Amino acid sequence: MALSDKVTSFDIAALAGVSQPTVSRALRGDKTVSAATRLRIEAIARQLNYKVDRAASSLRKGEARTLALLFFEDPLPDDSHINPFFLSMLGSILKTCALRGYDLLTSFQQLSADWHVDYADSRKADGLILLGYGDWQLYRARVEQLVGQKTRFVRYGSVAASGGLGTVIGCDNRAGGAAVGRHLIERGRRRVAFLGEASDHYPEFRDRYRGLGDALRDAGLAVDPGLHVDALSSELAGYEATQRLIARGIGFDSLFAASDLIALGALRALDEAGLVVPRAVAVVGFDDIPAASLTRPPLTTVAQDYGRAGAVLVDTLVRQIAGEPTDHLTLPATLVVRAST
Amino acid sequence: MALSDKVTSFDIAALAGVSQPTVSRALRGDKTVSAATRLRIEAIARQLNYKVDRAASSLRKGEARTLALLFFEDPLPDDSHINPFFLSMLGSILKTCALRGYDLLTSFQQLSADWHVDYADSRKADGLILLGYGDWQLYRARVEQLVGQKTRFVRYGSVAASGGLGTVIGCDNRAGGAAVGRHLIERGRRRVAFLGEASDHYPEFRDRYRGLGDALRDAGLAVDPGLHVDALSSELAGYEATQRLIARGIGFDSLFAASDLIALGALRALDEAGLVVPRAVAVVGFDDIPAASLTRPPLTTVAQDYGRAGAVLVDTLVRQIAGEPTDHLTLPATLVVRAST
DNA sequence: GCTCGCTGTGAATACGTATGCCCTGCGCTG
DNA sequence: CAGCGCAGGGCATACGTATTCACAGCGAGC
Repeated sequence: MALSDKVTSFDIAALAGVSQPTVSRALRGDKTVSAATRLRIEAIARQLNYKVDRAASSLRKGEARTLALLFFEDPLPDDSHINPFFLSMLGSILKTCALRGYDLLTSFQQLSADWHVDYADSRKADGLILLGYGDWQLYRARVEQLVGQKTRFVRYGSVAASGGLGTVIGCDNRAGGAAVGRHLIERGRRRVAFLGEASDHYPEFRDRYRGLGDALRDAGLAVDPGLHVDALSSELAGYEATQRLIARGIGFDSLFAASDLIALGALRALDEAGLVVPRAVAVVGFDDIPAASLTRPPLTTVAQDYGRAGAVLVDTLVRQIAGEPTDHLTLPATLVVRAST
Repeated sequence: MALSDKVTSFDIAALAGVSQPTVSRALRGDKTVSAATRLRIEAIARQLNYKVDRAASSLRKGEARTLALLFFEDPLPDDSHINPFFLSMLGSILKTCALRGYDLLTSFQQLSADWHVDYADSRKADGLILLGYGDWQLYRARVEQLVGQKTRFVRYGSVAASGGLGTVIGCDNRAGGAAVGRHLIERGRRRVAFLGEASDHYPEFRDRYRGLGDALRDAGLAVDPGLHVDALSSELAGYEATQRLIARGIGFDSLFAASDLIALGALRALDEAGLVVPRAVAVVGFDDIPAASLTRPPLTTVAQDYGRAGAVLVDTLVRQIAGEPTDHLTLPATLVVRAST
């Protein structure tokens, strides 16, 4: 835009010999404007490179035509690295937003910070997309506030643990966990360790653990609590958890990491301990982040369809903004077998 | 925000027993409002969860307090995957934006599409950050238009080839390429192949190639054009280029890929051809994307400081918006030696 | 030939905030 | 005791668009 001379609908109107409201109507495709007038106006607008002022339009219409994407993490990593799994959704979210005529505001915040209402309260966005792994006990309070304020939002997470708070899109964590269990058993593994928080604070991880339990029990195997080590979703947490697991001295022949980041750390720890994957220990992750196919050996994992997830998140939110009721959606979780098992 | 009852500065004013302008002044920290009044207003505003309406504020002030981040790529990949190197900058860009009090609009577009002026023309954003590898011949026309329209923008790219068009932040591609060349020579390699477009259409790749040439000549070695294969920045392009290189039957003992994505494809092609890395062929990439340390073997590459780059991009743009003159900046490129050499 | 109704357009206004200007009252000075 | 300055705050208005309402003109029907 030229900084000096901002083109307004009045300028167009003057040149077209009509009034400002007619310009507005013509450009929005209102049928009460005759085709001849509309074409004339459109031509002039194009020529002057006129674009509707977003602020004025938003103010008048009371909608921002903008969605806000909030990545959150607790605690915030110092290196500003956004969780690669959620980052993977960005492409399809952007694409779908463009398709639906929405812009996307992006932000990266600590879950425990007080960001959650800002975007909606200040009318910067018509709705929110919440993306991140976080302690549900922290998370819940924020989400309740959003619900209380009637903010439109969708979140990616555990449908099972939605708690009636808003619309949740997620994958079938339990089925995914079960698929991992069956796969490991099929490969002859009997002592499956689990790395990841499995408490109610992390419903997704918990469900993955439960799925594993389902498979073990179905095969007549017991779930050994001694083979469960807590870990948040980071490479470092996976590394340290694996070291703790090894230190326990309880035998295990395979390892199910609640996320690929954890699995990356596990691979590093196993390598350092001289435990060869998959011969000594089979390793499975969850998420299928881009890095999963590049590890040494390539990581068997459970793929979540982030492409579809991104599209569904946007579409659901858009429908919600339009006033339609929206429902949870559970997407399939697909086992991807690679060389680590 | 409650959908029904929007809280405005008039509501606050009524409750505080002052006029609306006083509320506005108080909340913006204007010193003409007495401390007592300000505190009273702030308390009420907090209690009612009042937030300044962004659209109204933008309209009045003529600034959006928003930056637009435009990822572009040509052609657009079907899977909506944004180049991981540029994606890595997102974290620090978001962080710096938050620090400077700006929101960030994000978008992913084809360079050849007509997006480039939309954000500024419609006043959705006060400035643009351009991120992507693209054909400079396509790119140039867009950038010229931005300059012509006096749009504030910064871009990450080749400072050397800035062409006087706007402010460019980039790394020292030529020095990085030279460092790669010296490193390979030091490792006893003499026949270095280069994968990547080296024409003026891709100034960054060209400079990396030139840097390699510098090092070879310094060591008294000749640059063999037969060892140069064109490739755009993608895994597939790297894979195919490597196959073509092998098919040429010209001996080579090392391979410098113009980007890590290309290097990933090269590793795959070499593996399939039974050429062991690094014994038969040493491989070096450029960018140091997160995946680079996970490949088999881990990839030697040239790290660009994307954390600092993101911060500098935002800060430079903010200064430009403030009306200050801004300058190009070349960041260092650092060789990171891993097992692939 | 007059009215009815429809089509196309203009006039007025509201959205919520920020700012230029003016006004009031108080304290201080001479 | 009068006049001056300044602190504090109100009034009016502008930002650019979208919408409601009013209205003009024209063809059709009787």
